[in-house]
Amino acid sequence: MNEDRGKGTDTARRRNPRGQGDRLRAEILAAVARLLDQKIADSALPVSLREVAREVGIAPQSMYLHFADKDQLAHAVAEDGYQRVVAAMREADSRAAAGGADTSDRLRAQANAFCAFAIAERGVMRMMFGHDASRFGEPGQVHPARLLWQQWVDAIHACEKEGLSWPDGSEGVAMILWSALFGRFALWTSTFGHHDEEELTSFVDRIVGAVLRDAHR
Amino acid sequence: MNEDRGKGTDTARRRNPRGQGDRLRAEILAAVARLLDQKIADSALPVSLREVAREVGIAPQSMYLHFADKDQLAHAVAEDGYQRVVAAMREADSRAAAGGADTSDRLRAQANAFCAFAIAERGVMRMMFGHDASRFGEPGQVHPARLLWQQWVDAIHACEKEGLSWPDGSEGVAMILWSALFGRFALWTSTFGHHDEEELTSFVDRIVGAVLRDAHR
DNA sequence: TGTACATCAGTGAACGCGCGTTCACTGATGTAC
DNA sequence: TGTACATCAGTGAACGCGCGTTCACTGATGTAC
Repeated sequence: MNEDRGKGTDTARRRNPRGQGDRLRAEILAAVARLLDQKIADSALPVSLREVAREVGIAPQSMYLHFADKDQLAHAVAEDGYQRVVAAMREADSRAAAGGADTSDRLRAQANAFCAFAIAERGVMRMMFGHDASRFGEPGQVHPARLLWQQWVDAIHACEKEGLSWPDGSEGVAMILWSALFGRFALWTSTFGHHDEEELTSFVDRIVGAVLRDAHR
Repeated sequence: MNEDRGKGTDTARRRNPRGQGDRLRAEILAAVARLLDQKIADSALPVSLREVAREVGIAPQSMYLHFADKDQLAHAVAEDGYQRVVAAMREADSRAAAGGADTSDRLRAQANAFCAFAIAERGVMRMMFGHDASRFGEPGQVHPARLLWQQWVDAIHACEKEGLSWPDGSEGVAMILWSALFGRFALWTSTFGHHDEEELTSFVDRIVGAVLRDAHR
């Protein structure tokens, strides 16, 4: 008996009639889709602890000196990523401010910093947004992704203080900006494999331009 | 001897001095980041063949009747997804056109169809954009992601034929639209776990509105 | 200044498991004569 | 109309492997006296 069989939704699978063998192909694709829907909340760290240990040059057990299990490692990678991207954006903002930039240039500077981080840290970036962030919501502490969200909203608020205003409201436009930047990054890493950095950075200029055009004084 | 050790970049790792044990934690996080950068082009089907077989109710080996290996299964899932989302957008477009809608309403209908597909097929959607699409470029056949891209560009072109025009050009605005929609979907599935569908669909209205506002006659 | 001891960073060896894949096989069904 | 045969959908049994994790241990280093 093959113990792997028969746990699916069908209780007594009937073999397909002759010439209809291709039906199984469609059934398989549908099953994958169902499973992928369930898997969305998973840890999803696509490297093994042992690979990481090999890369660092330590024994696999030494991972447990710092992370209780694989899940916590994934969590830590994502959390670290959020903190670093927010720090990069803040630094870009401060530097632009120190150079006498106005708020829209400071917004642009932060968007560019986000983009630069995304290019430099593609892998971590994917983890950050591929990871089930709902588990970040431990009582008392701030969800790291919220920090990033707040950073965008603050940047828009700063523009509003200088007299700009948007039809969709500040949170609406912050979400458009964030979504477009992250979406472009995701499409850039996956869909078109040539990884031309110029393409990403020029997109940043266009989207920030479009967002600013959408504001009125 | 532990065979898992010592394959990393460091050739002779020295144990950290006393009280500096936390350094290893940072080293581990950096190693994960490096590995994730390399892993980006991977098959990345986060379910096993055996899981799929169980779900379908067949023996694991029966997978090989339809897919040469796990990679080809992942490829087929993504390809099937691209074809279905494009079909859904085309159908929405035709239906809107049959109802007498103008091109901007037809654009909106297609954006909504994309969004509805993304909600209904979250898992496949992730596969589609998480999958290394560069391998789709087999000689002679059209890359499925290109079909989707063409669909967006065509929708914008149709608007231009009715007199609209955009500062960023038709491809520029198509990319903004596609990126924003996909980015919002990705953020929706991962970052904020409550999965409120209303939030996604209202975003579609806002982004299409913003894009149309950006056009002039 | 010397030494016994506690601490701490990290390893050795092993576990049970699910995985992807291979090869030989089965048995129902349509087809040729 | 009956039967031998080829085809085809799918299984049985097994393989070697890397994985996550556990437990007992080591040996260098800082500290108390």
